[in-house]
Amino acid sequence: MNSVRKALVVLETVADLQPVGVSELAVHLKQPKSSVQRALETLHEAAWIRPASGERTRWELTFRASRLARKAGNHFGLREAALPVMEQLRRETGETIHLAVLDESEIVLIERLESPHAVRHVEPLGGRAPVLVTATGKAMLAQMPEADIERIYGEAVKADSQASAVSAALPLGELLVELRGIASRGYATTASWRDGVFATGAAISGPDRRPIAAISISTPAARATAEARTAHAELIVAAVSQIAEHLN
Amino acid sequence: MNSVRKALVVLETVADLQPVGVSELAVHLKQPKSSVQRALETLHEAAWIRPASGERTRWELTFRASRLARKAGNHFGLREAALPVMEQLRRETGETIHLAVLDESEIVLIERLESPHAVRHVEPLGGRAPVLVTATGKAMLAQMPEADIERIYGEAVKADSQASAVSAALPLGELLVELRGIASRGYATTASWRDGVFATGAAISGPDRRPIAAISISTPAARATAEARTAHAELIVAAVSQIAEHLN
DNA sequence: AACATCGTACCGAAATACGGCACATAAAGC
DNA sequence: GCTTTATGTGCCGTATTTCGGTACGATGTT
Repeated sequence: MNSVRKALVVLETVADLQPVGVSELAVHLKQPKSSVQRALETLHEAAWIRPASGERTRWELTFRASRLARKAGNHFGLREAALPVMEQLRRETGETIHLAVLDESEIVLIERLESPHAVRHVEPLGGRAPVLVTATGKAMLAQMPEADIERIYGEAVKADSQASAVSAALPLGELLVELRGIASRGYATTASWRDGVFATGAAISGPDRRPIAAISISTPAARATAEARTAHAELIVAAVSQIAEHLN
Repeated sequence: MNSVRKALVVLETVADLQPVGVSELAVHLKQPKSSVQRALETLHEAAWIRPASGERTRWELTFRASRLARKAGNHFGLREAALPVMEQLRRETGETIHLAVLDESEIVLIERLESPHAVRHVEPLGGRAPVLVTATGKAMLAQMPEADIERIYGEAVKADSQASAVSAALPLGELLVELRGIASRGYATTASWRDGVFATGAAISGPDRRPIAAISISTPAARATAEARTAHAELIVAAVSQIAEHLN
């Protein structure tokens, strides 16, 4: 089904370049205009794209995709199971709580409850971050089979080389040692993602012990005392097992 | 491009029924198994779906869709332009601030900054609500041409009849009057969406005066004094014009 | 006013999507 | 344990469709 593959690529390219016209797409994709336009017409009929704000010459995405997206991250009531526990965590710690899932070599932030403190860092929802430098990312990695870890590590360094992120300096060997420690402790920490932010994360695992998502507690370095760190570690380990129960 | 249309329908059905197998899909779609399976194979190669947790017999969505979704709601830096202003609004009011966009007859919550108060209502991110009973929804409607309003009204009552929501009692005529008032004031209010929650909303408009998104201030009824209401109204009108400036 | 660029329509040749059928494997029923 | 039902997968000939080169009209640019 070659046409489907092409149409999907067109769809993704429209997402990147919107609002965009036929010719521009054709050169980007190195495909004949005719084919691109046929794909556009079909996507339009299927209501995945629409003419941009009245103009009949440029195309943009509709919300068809985002309807799917919600379900993609929805691993069967994950949000519903996690939110109350996250609420309680925030009450107990007074810090910002994040819920994230894994997408290839990145984590995606899907829920957030903020610290009531004036000093805090707000991460945009739906935002992405490299898996190797985040507490949630490392916590999830630690629960995965070694083969998967190596594959994701490969993707991450490949992606980072062009995105100029932080992780490249970390050899695979050291990472595996760190992950082994995280797996036995049940939680991960990081201070290397955002400056001045210390985060404690733990993975939410399904019945097959594969990680579904992860939650984290983020705190400004100034509040990350030794006592706070140990408290956060204990609380988050309890929280993820509670969420996993609710998930069934 | 019939195959593309079919493949997209298959994709959406997988989203609804995941994790799901070939045969179940085939009966749901009233299509031959062969065709459905070919579509699944193609979607798999394109990495839009994957076998569910190791099993090779059930399919689920990947995050390919959610990558698009973020851009669908991204109307060119909307989130980046809105967040700082929303931050300021929250500081000034001490209440929960929402950012929502319109999707057919529903609004979709895409950002949220929470009230620091202990008493507050937390709406899940990505959540949807009927357009006619929310402050954000009415604020956006009020900025649209009458033809669009009528179309959306029609969709809304159709959707509500099967979703058993609140709006059906409102005749179109009354709605148009209310929207006219909202348009001239520049903000909308509601108390009829969540019990005990009073919300003030205003639309963020593009250069063509069409609504792009809307923000709202949600407060428990107990804190919604007359002074608070007028303060919120003034603040939110100022906020949306500020965001619109940042958008260019 | 001449030109470049863009979106759209047409068309013959060839690729491939189509769906019925059959087989193999796994669950369910007795 | 054996039969029966359901499910995932492979095959194949026909004909429906896609494919991309080319051409035309509209738009706006120098």
